[in-house]
Amino acid sequence: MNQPQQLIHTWVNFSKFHKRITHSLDYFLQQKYHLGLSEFYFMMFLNENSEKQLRLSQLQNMIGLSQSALSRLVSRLEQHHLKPVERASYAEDKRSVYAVLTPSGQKHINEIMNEVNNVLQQSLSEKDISNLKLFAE
Amino acid sequence: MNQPQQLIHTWVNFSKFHKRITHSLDYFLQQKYHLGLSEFYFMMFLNENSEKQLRLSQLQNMIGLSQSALSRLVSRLEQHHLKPVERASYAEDKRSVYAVLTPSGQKHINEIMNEVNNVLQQSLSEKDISNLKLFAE
DNA sequence: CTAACATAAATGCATGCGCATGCATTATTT
DNA sequence: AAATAATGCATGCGCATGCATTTATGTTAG
Repeated sequence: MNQPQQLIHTWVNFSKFHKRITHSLDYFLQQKYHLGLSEFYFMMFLNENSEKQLRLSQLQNMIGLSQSALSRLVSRLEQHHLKPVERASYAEDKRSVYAVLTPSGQKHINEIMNEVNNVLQQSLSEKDISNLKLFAE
Repeated sequence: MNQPQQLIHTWVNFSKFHKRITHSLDYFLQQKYHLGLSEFYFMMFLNENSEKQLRLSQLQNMIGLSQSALSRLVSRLEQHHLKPVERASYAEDKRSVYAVLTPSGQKHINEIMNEVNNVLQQSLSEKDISNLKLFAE
């Protein structure tokens, strides 16, 4: 077992950590809101925009999903019982479709973000949190 | 935007980092060996065992996949052109199934680990690597 | 103005995953 | 020994995803 392969094991442990937290968040969102993590992120990004709407193609880069995955994500959110997101298109460019965070969506995403934050706090040690911040650059 | 929600954004950045590296590794493995990341991890864990074989239920905990996902992962590896893994069962407990790393599998996993390590080295900065190690505890 | 090309999103298809379930085997209880 | 429960794995099903293709619209070169 030579030196280099240590890096792989470091990576594997790192991935396990990531997976553990991801599952915590996903489980919480699924149980309480019937939302997946990607859907939550999606609503977060929309909410950060002052107009509460963005073109699908813009969101694609932010959220790191394929174009088709994003299109279907919006479809799911349109069907969701909270009706948090709607599609809209404008005459300026009829190719584009905007995802719009509805008033209901805006109300809920703020609440959800606070709760997700709590789940994070509970899932992470102080040490974890300070380690995490090293990557946030 | 209050303080707590900063933690979410830290987490999002962290996840993006994880995703970026994961894609690098997966892309490499897929292109060169027609293997997915889980399949690679699976072979790694098998290889670390001196007998080069483990029960599926043991691997389940190591690799963090569901039981069904694991069962199908082994099926895929049995079909793989390198024939790296076989199933075996013994009289001691006929319910159990062992995944066995074949000689071909053993030969290749060592080679692949070295290459994956190189991909990791190329994908990560020095700083990334030292940050990673903080989680490996 | 038209023909070619470019861009944005939707859709068909394949893959990998988890959940729920079923089958075979083993362990435990009566 | 028979009945019941637990264990280990395989399989049906549905979901989220990516790739390739299609459809609609916009842009540009001639």
